[in-house]
Amino acid sequence: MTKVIFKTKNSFLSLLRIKYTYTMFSNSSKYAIKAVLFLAVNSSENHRIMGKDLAAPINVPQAYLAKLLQELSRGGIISSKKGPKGGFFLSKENALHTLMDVVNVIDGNDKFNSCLLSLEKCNADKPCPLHDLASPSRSKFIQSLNQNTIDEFSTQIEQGKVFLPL
Amino acid sequence: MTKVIFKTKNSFLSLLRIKYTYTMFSNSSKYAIKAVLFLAVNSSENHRIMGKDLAAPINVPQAYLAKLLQELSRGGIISSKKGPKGGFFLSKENALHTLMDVVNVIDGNDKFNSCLLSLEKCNADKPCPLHDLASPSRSKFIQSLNQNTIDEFSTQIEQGKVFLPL
DNA sequence: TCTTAAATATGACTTTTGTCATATTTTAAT
DNA sequence: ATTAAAATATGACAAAAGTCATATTTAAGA
Repeated sequence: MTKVIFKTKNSFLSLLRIKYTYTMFSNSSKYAIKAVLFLAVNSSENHRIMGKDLAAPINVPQAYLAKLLQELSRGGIISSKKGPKGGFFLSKENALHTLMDVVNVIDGNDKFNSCLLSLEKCNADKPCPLHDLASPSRSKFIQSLNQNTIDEFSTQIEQGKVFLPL
Repeated sequence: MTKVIFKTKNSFLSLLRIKYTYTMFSNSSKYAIKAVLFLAVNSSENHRIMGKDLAAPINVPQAYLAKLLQELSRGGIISSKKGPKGGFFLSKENALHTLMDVVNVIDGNDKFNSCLLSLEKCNADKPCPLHDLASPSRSKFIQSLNQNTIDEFSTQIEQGKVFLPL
């Protein structure tokens, strides 16, 4: 009895990709955030970046990234220009979006809930057993996602306070 | 042109279930945690609870819960007795497990990573743009998952510091 | 010992997420 | 005008997560 270990090319390649970890973002959202941040610091209206040149530096499978870029573009989060010399870039207006806008476009709205067990009745007055372990800081985090603009992040990167290698 | 809205019984029922939210736990893990906590305060070696009596109070689809209980039992997180008067319960030893043990049994090990973008090279010295937004408190949270025992949680519940309605 | 009530094992199926490929459209440059 | 280089649209397919059902095993109690 021989055992089939890799049924397809896909399941083999998947070993090379990033591990699934629980970070409250979907993989798609993580990929999209990385792409947007990279474009924020490296592109502009007249310095566009092609999809295939974006994939490597941010470590995202190129074909998948292409699809995400299209969704982001349709959603108004990034800009693009077709044809030769075309590519993707972030306009000033694009950079005013928040990270929450990014994940909303990619995964849909209202995916964040303050309670870690997704309990409707959980709140500071009647906290669930996990509440105090994380919810206060979690709320604060969700708030930052809603408030900090891409532009603010890219300033932080340019000031060397945080780092890109993605 | 009529539009098919509900193709199957399942997709209809799914509207009644809990909404998918990004909480760094899978739905299965949330269900399992709720079950374990409920058993911790409501069961004992000689007060066993049947699967079907557990589903309602913790708000989990009964057939799905049955499967989770079996995994937890196999994984040594909860105890069970077959046959009439049988059911599930938490022994003293069971209650010494941590919540991390619960999710490890349900979803597998090593699902938690401190970086929100799952970047390997991200750390306090070279933080990614999201790092300071959440990672420090996130690390602390992951640590609690690893340290606090079920027993400690159930004490907190009994002392009225946190609440169960799940 | 028989019956019945419980967990257990197993697996079919659905939905969601992740991945890849290809044909089409747009546009710059010749 | 034609060509070539880019994004865009579309959809097929794979893997993971979630859901449900049913046959089997175990044990209590009559």
